[in-house]
Amino acid sequence: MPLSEHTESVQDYLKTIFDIQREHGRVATTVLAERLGNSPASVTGMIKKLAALNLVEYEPYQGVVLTPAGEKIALEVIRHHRLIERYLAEALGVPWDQVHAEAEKWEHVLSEDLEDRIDAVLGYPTTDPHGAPIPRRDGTMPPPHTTRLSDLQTGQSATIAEVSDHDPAMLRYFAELGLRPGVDVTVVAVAPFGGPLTVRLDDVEHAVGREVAGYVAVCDVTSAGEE
Amino acid sequence: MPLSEHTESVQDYLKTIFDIQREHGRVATTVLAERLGNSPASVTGMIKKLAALNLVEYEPYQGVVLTPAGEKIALEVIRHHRLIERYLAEALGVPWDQVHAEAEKWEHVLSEDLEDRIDAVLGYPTTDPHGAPIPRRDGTMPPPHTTRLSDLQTGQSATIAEVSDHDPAMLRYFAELGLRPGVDVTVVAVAPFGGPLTVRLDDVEHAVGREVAGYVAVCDVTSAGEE
DNA sequence: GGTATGATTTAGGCATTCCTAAAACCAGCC
DNA sequence: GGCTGGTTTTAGGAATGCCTAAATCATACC
Repeated sequence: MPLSEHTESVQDYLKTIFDIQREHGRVATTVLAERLGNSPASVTGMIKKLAALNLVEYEPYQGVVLTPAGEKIALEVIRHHRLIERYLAEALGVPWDQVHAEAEKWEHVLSEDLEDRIDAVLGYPTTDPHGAPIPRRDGTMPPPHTTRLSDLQTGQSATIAEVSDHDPAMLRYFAELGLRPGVDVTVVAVAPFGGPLTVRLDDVEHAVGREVAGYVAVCDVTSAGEE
Repeated sequence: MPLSEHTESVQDYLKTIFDIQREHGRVATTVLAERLGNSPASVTGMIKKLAALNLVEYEPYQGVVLTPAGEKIALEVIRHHRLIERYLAEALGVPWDQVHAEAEKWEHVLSEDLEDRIDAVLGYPTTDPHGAPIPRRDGTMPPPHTTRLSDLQTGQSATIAEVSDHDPAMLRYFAELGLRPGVDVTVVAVAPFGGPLTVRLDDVEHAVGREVAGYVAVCDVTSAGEE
């Protein structure tokens, strides 16, 4: 059953379930409700519909997991979303921290034909502007980065691979700091008790809240520092 | 009240009413229903909603006319539609006769910001790929062309200014014939009793049904021929 | 002037997707 | 092992926008 057979609502649910599943495993009703901005009661209702369509496995009171069919559609939606983000940033110059909201609307109206054209114009990119991988046409996607900025020890250096685009305010904050994919950082100090990290970016030091830093995925740890 | 405050359905109704109004003046329920692909009963219902929003003037059994507020929104939607058509054709290479269907979906998700970016990338174009004028940002639009191909006499030459994009099959036919904006045509023969016109296009002669030709808007009549 | 015919509106329903309020469930704690 | 607090589901309802079938209207013709 192709993507376009499903309502925007269904597409949004599947996309969001996929995202949460990557972080938490099984997806609880409340978490899904909060992420979607709907009431838990509404989410229960829609979940039942998704289960009837064989897009999720649903055990009452136990949350949901995507079926292979559901995952396939989720990946198609995410591919649309990330390709469009990339396109908006690269071809139309939309600021890095604003593409997400725009893509949220466009992802639902992208035809296969246009998807291919955009993909080709961009030269078949593999990541979106936030560094998140773009699912491939065959429905596969590289595994997510697991090291977070907040996992680093004092003295360690790394290259930012990806920043979270869930929270628009956070995204603006990252943009101001210059914390974006490809940028090198060094951890200068780590406060105890979950306090802030001090990181060096372009020879300027910034204190970053540990919770905020936890949103930043990092790969390619460059130097081990004092470890 | 900005465009985005209205549902896609409302936007489609207003756009379509505007189009029909240009041809027929007051818009009858049945005509609107047919163009939208809805039942007349549904259209009556929506019309009442539009009237309650002060977007149309509605007299039961007498059809509708757009109010200034309704016309403003219609022009914004049409501007979106035609800018996107142009963009798809020029920037993404979507074939000339396929942009309409694609734009039909995209027109509803275009933000003001992106509208401006696309407008600038294209160099502020004044017509869409079918030759139809793009409404200006201030809500004005050049008057439509009134001369039709079927109005020409034998021997007259003219430059195609615009072709209708209402009917996809017609559009494909025009594309095959090479009958597109900017192309010069000469009428070689006019059959009596509403029969076909024979027109010369690039030294090739084509017989075109009179009704079909009536869909082609023409401007700049070049030579008067035997007239 | 009555009447047929087509256009239009009303009446009654259906599907989607959301909501609030109330009931049911589950788990951890005394 | 019962209680309690948070989670989840059920119940009942609202808005949108579409439908068919049945009534009503407008008009053109005899």
